Amino acid sequence: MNEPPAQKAKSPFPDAAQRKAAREAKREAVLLAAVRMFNERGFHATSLDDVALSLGVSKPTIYHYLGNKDQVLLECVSIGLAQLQQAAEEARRLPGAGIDRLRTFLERYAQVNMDDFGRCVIRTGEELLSPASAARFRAKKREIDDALRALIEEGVADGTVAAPDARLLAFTLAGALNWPARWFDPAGPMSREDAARAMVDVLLQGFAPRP
Amino acid sequence: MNEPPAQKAKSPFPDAAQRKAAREAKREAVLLAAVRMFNERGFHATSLDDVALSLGVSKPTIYHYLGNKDQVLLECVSIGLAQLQQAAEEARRLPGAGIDRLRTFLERYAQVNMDDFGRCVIRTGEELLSPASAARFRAKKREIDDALRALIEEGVADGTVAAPDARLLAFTLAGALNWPARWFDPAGPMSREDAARAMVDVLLQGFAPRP
DNA sequence: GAAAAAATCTACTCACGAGTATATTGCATT
DNA sequence: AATGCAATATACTCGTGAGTAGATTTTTTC
Repeated sequence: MNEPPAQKAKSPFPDAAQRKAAREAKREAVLLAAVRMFNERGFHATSLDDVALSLGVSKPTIYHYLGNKDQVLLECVSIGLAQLQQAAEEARRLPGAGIDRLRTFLERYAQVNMDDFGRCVIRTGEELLSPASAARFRAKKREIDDALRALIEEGVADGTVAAPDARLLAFTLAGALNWPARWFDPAGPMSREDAARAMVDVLLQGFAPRP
Repeated sequence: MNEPPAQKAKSPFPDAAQRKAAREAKREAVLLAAVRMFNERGFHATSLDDVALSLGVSKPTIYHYLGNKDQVLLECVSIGLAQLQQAAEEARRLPGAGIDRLRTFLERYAQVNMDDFGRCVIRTGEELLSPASAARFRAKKREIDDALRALIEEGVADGTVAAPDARLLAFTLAGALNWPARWFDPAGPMSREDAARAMVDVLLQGFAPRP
């Protein structure tokens, strides 16, 4: 009864769907290799020859899967931004007090910023992208920022969040939780989850002692 | 009685000290023009020809005052770092409770990061500098970070600062107060001082309501 | 099995921008 | 007056790396 699927899985003759998936996998491998090198050495210090070499292929192969260097970077940051956006949507859908939903989002936000694609979002200045790509980049970041601000305002509305100025609080929180993109070392003593939770705790409680 | 000085000031024949000062002024003008363009367009997108043109001179003139592009950048970040270091020393010398000294430092820190040279410190990744310059850059940043951590620990010691983990608090505060280098607009509605104070307030109090 | 399409390579072009060789002018010191 | 140094310019070199042309091989489709 399960023979045909077994054969199908083993067959060296992929069908159309499998071929498409394989192509997609290669595309993603290129993006992953690229984003790691961008994060490590910086965008300008990474040539597409380097990226190709690290994958054991040649530069035109990259151009076969992605248009040009600008597009490689745009795809990388778009993946990171999609992760953040998903975190925002999940938090927005959550029931409960404003502060708890905000907290959930912030922790996830910090975690993404410690990962390959999230780090790239933070480290990528707009000047690295073409004007057209920079505009799309800015628009997406704007959406995340709006979501954060909305979450804050909902918390203020239900009285669980204290914020004299939602905009400023949003920038402050974002800044604190973006910074791990620069300093966090996954090989260090703390896990992403622990670091994220500890940072959000500090931001929530403040560094003045509570009675 | 004041005739000789008056003549001296008016004289079109500068003495040695004045010539040295003029040279220094030119050097600084180059650095200011450079740092502004670096902040605006990014380091790689700014050629020294651009900087020279904006000052109405030619590229070799810049090389006459500064060694090369790497050194231009190193000087720029060094100026910003010196401002931060000064803020740290002043706070360390201050009398009073740990939390107040920390607060003073943090506000000044934020203000510097909204200014030309401070912004450049934040926006400059180590990959932009030569290995030798990057090492010096890292060492100086390290000193600032140590000073911040010391201030925090002194506050914890005298019971005015609550910090389960001084290292993590330092990163969190630094991140929040670095971020204005990316978003703050001096032409906007808020002054640097107001923005700095408001951000530090949020960090001090936390966004959970206090009873 | 032939034709078309996909995947990949080698070997180029071309622009840009850092850094330099060298000339010119003028002030400074003797 | 002669020599030398400071300041500046013009006009180059030269490396690097993005992007491309065109050939080659493999796979798919008919």
